[in-house]
Amino acid sequence: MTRLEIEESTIQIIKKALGYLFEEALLEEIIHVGQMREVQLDEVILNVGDAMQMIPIVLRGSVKVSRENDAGEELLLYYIEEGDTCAMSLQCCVRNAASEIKATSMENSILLFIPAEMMETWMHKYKSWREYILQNYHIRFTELMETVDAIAFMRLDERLLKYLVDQAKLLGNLEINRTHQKISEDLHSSRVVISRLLKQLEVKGKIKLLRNKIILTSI
DNA sequence: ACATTAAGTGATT
DNA sequence: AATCACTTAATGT
Repeated sequence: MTRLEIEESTIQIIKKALGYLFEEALLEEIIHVGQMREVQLDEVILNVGDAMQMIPIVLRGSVKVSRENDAGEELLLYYIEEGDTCAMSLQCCVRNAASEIKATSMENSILLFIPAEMMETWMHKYKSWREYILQNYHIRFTELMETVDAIAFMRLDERLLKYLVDQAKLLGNLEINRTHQKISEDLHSSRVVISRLLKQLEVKGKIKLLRNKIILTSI
């Protein structure tokens, strides 16, 4: 591929993911100023405490956002899908503060980084950008509420099943390639407990267990 | 064949 | 529901 062709495909990817969201002039600016980056499965994109200078937009794939304490223990907050952004980090961006969250890719994905200073400018300049940011705020907030509800009101076995179903929907695959250890980390539980609950779900016929893999019988 | 890592299990708190 | 301590099973070298 020549340089020009690569540039061409970059534009295609951006237009495909964001084209229906923004007007032409804004798209031009996005293409001009955005930095595209490919990330591998399970790559940590952003850590707690990292300086936020860029807003990431997911062009392809999906990203998991989690909270992490000093001991390195995690808790899954929500996912970001194609065309979406992590609105929570926008605040950090504007004030140039440190990140409160950790972001990890769920699959091989393509991200677009927008420099923080464009935020303000575009907020004033483009209605579509304002609406996009506001809408993303709302989506993230709603999902966060759902997570809070799950933690507060659901038993761990229900939460686990929800986790598996959510994951299957997100990745469009009934097979989940994840170890019990990793799942327990996402749900902030312990491996032994998750293994036992998964075993119960298998007995009930909801899932099938293999090494490094869980297969949902239905969604 | 051996080491490593994932998953299963009984007992205890 | 968590933790310990141990076993068993799968996989890589």
